[in-house]
Amino acid sequence: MDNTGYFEAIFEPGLLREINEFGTLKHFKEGDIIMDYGKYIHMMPMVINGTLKVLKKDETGKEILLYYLSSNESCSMAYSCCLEAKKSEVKAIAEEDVDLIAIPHTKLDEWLCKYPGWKNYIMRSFNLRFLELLKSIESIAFHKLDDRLIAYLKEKQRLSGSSVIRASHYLIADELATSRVVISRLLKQLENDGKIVLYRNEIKLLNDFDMC
Amino acid sequence: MDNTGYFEAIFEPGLLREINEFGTLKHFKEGDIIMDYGKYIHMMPMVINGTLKVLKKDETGKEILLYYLSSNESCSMAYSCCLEAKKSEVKAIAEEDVDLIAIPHTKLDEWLCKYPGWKNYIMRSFNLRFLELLKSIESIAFHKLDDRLIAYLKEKQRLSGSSVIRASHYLIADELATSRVVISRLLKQLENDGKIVLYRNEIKLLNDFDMC
DNA sequence: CTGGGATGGTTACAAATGTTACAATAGCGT
DNA sequence: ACGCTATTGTAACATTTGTAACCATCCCAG
Repeated sequence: MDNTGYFEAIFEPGLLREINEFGTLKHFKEGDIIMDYGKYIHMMPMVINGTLKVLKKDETGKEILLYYLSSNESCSMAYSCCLEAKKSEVKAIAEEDVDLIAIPHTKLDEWLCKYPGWKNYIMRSFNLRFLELLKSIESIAFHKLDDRLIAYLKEKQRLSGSSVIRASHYLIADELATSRVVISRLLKQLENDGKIVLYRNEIKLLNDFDMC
Repeated sequence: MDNTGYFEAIFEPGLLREINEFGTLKHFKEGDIIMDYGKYIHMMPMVINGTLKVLKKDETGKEILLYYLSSNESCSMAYSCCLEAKKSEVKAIAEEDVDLIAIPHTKLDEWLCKYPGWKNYIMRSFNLRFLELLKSIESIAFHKLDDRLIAYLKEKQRLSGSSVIRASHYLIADELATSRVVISRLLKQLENDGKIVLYRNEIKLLNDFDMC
């Protein structure tokens, strides 16, 4: 492990040792499925490097993006699930290449009392996940698609650090739970307004885009 | 306290004693605001009797119903918030008269390690809250208003145990984050289909309604 | 009993989103 | 080069939802 600076700052030495001993370092390539619907959850992921996205689908298979997880974050939904050996309600996919440490469920519980640093980390994670879900609900319930699309592009820009978004209209439509034609239409509108430029599988955000 | 049977079954005697000692029994009348946006949270509610609803609003003040909390449930969003002295992102209103025990934030943390029964209760609560939020997202993202309205009425029926829903069209519109005219329209459609009967401030669900 | 607010019915219309269909083109593997 | 598939553009249309306006009725407070 190399990028554990953040964790070293907030975790006790003993906890770091145990994470090294009992955690499993895993690597996923872009597009890999890290967790799937209906699978049993027996570990909690702590993201070291990269970004993964968490999705939810309805009965018909239509999916919607819930939120992203990136460096130093972890999915506390997995936590509360695997304490009760539940099946997953969500799917997680590597947005970019991802390194994560998988913590076995037996240790989750044990460390909670043993290491205050762990407890704080977990509680902060719960809180962050709730806030993300609330943000997601706010976006879906109160904002029109054009606003949601703009927010989506900004989030992609933030996560990748680049103003060039690599994604097909089809993928975007999926993650916003709408249809491709609708996204193409809105993107074309943004292009006509001089906010973005469209290429095949690429969207370049112009300076004007920030003002959206 | 009278209706503590559920808690007596899952909590340790010592924990029950401490809840008695440090918890504050509070009563709210229907419509009372239990928690409001932007207020600091310094206690976690455990519902003893009655039902409360949890709402979220957008910038313009429009609100949407997130979920209900009823007997024996507690709001773990409050938990994770008050450990970090955060302001509330949500509002809670008594749907019916509510008795709850307010646990001060200092004890939340302490009991977590001291009483496994408490830890399990809290973790199950986290999990339930996540599932409720996911259900909420699924409903908003994937279902049309008519389906959401039907689900809303069924939930009200389940919670009140009665097939007569007391609510104005205006209130329903608010909680589903739409307008009164739209709800009136959909309700009238349901009435024409022989699923419900409309009265002033009342909606009677007929037998056929179950088949929706 | 009465005026005014709350509630609900209804219409007409606007805006947003979904759907279907079809064409054009880029890029990929053989 | 060729054919295939994925991607994007676009038009036409349907459906869903939002908005504004107006009226009728109910009910409570004074």
